[in-house]
Amino acid sequence: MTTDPTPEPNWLNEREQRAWRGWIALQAEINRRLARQLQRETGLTGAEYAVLVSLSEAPGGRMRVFQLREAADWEKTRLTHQITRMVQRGLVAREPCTEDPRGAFVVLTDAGWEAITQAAPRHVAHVRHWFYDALSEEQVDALLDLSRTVLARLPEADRTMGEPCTQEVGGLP
Amino acid sequence: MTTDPTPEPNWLNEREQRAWRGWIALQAEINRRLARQLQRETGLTGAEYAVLVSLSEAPGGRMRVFQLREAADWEKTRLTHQITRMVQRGLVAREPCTEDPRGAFVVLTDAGWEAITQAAPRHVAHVRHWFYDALSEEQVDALLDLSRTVLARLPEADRTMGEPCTQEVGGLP
DNA sequence: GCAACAAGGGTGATGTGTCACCGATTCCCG
DNA sequence: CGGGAATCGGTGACACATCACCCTTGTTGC
Repeated sequence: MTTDPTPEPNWLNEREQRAWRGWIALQAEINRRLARQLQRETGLTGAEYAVLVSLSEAPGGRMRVFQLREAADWEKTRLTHQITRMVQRGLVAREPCTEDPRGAFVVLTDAGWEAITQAAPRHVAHVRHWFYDALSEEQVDALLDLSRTVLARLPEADRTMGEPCTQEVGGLP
Repeated sequence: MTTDPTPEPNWLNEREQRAWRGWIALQAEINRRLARQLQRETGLTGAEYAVLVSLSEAPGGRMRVFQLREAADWEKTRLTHQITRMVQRGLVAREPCTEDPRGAFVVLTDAGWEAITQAAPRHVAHVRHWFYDALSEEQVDALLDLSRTVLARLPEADRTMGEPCTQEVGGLP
């Protein structure tokens, strides 16, 4: 089955296991709470909020679709679908791009501005309340450091993997 | 509009802002990669993997639904739907509970065992590769500390909020 | 005894995210 | 010039998550 000399999985040790599961649990819990609060208090979903934030930071509340895509680091299709739904809800509008016929703009509507200006302070308050109020300055620094470290190393990780990983572990159909 | 003396939002400062967005980006990136890798190499989704892990840690690969619910900290409905899909895919089976007529068991099938034993080592390898290989021991400790701190403080945060928050920020319909 | 309620589990509708794929335009290069 | 590739955006199908709601079985209060 395996041609590799070390078929035994390189499991996480106790501490790594706990840290990993803790992180998973933390994400789930915080994201769930924030999403629910947002939905209940402002009627916005997390995805809508993210798009509105990016748009509201652009001049005129107006961006090309691909700019929005880069700003939020979303996949193309996801953003397209999201915009479609938000157009239906009246939060944003699509506008054709005269310079590039294949391009398109997304613009905040009045309702969109209203929604984001109402939602943002509440959302930030909850982030504080559930997250930052529990953390010391050192912990916040550690978090920032940690996020940057992992994100910065991803490109290198992609290079060192590429093919070898698929070989190393063996083949499923 | 606001009856509160401090209507101006208590924004995050520069450092908090960066830490928060870094954390969001980190989650998105790592989760996306792991989900994609899992899907491509083993055909499993992240949700399926989580359920299979919990079940595989139970004696006989067999749990009551509510136990699974507590183990994974999922909502009832979510788990029900997930089990339904996994039954259709043949990864688990439902079994009636003789002791409690309203209860039900979920059991790993052979295909379920096969899937999780194939998937787990690969998944762990990727967690190492993308996440732990980038981090020092101190950073892992900081992560564990941080997760525990925030999670432990949530109950208290719920108490200190309750009503006041809705009043403090004002009302949207 | 029986009405009210909690616990265990499930259903249908709707919004969300990903994959595979399509269509149009622009760029590049021979 | 002409054709292939990349860019920009979109569609349809399917898996996922949440909400509101339902049924059944115990339990508790009167």
